[in-house]
Amino acid sequence: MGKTTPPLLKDDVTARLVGAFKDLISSGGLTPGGRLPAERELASSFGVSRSSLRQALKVLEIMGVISQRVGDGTYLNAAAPTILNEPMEFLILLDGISFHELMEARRIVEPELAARAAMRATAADVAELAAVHARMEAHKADSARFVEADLRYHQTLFRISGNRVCSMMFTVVHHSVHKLMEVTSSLVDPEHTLTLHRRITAAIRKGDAAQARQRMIEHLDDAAGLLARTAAKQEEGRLLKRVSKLRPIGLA
Amino acid sequence: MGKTTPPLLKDDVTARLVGAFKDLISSGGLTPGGRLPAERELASSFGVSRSSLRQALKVLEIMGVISQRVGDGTYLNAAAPTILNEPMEFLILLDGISFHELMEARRIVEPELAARAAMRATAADVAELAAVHARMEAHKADSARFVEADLRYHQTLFRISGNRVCSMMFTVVHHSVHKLMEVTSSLVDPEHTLTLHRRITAAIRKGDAAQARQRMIEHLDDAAGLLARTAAKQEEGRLLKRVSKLRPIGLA
DNA sequence: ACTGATGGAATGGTACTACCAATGAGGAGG
DNA sequence: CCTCCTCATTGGTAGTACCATTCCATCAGT
Repeated sequence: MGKTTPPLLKDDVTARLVGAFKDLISSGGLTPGGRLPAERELASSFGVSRSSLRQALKVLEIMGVISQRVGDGTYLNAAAPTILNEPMEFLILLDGISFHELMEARRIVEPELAARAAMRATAADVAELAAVHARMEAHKADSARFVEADLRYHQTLFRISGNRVCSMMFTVVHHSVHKLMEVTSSLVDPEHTLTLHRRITAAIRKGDAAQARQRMIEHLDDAAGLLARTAAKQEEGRLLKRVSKLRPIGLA
Repeated sequence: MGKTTPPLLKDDVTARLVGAFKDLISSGGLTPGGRLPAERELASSFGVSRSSLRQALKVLEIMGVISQRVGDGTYLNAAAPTILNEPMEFLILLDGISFHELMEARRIVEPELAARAAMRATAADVAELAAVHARMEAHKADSARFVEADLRYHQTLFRISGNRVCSMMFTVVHHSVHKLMEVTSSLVDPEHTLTLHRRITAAIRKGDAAQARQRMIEHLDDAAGLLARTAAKQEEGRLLKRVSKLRPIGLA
């Protein structure tokens, strides 16, 4: 029993540091928005080298848990809406998730979210949806902005539905869908999309959950069909095969 | 225009390296299961220091994208079923996701997944569900193993539903739910749970989607109610407030 | 010829140092 | 009171050194 090194510690220092930060956050030792001690201080506090500490901090930074700014310091983010983005991209790559499967996931969840939104929406919520409609209307010509506004619409709807877990999970699904759309140069019909969105919003305004659910189903089936037709013209198979843009790094 | 350093590169080396690996995977330059060059080689190939490269590799390793073994090498994982676990835990912490919200998310998605499973299940799938039933039956007394088998049941059901996106997302939700249950020492009624599972399986065997959906709703509402009653006895509020177990690292 | 031991080479893990660029706060000067 | 500048602080990167582990080829013994 007198071993100098604990036998059950298989994780390396970095993994333990990540766990330590997790505990610090859960115990309230670190407050969202708060500033962390300098790397050199933290390293000596934890009794590890700055190299190891930086590895852990980098993990947290890329996950979106913290933000680091040179000359300033490291801050714990208040919320982490993008925390699932990077992992999701790798998930899609490693598991070969297809565009179809992403849309299918939306088809499974979003109708129910629309129904819940219809049951919970306040006047302010409906007004917000209308405002997003206006933005989409304004950017009807600009494909990039339109798609962004489209994402905003669904995000707003997610928020209204009241469940942040589904909200964040499917925000990242949308994120991935849109990334794939960029790759395949998929086109959307702004006018058509806008019309379907308005129908959904109308159902939510009425508080008609069943109708909101049904109209979301129509919207997603419609979008999936359109995108499938577009994708058919592309080489189906390996998705996310975009060439790196402005990437000065290459494997020799 | 003759700038030596590209003006639009705001990401640091580590972030670019992560992106580079993403591209390498998507372009097929790295095959799942394949071995990566040694760190020292990779560093010189990318033209960066080993320190920076290791930061990127650590990010990928903790995400579950790669596995590193001392004396052996670094390998690209075939699939990343646990890739969302760490991010999800931080998500729960930073955004203060409650147990109730997690269960609500399950309530939104899993009924639909059960319905889809009923439509797609083969004889082999039903047999697998039955096998999990047997495992749960066998470990009725061992709480830890029972909960594990319970997780396995839902995972199997997810797989049968045919959508890996929802499957993986809600596997991690289950993972989080169970972690929270450990903290609150929540108890489940094995016999009751088993009965409800059997009812769901029966509906799936019949291929009755509507019934499978309905019975999953019953199961989740029942479980949520039970857990809520247990949680009421605990101090509701900050969840995941467990004390760190065997953590030799502490912030001074 | 086969098996087992052994030694070395390769690999990831950690620590430490040095320097750079960006930032922000405080002081000098108007 | 405001502006500009200086400088200490901080994160970013590179590089080196050393360790423990693992793999593998070599060699000895049977």
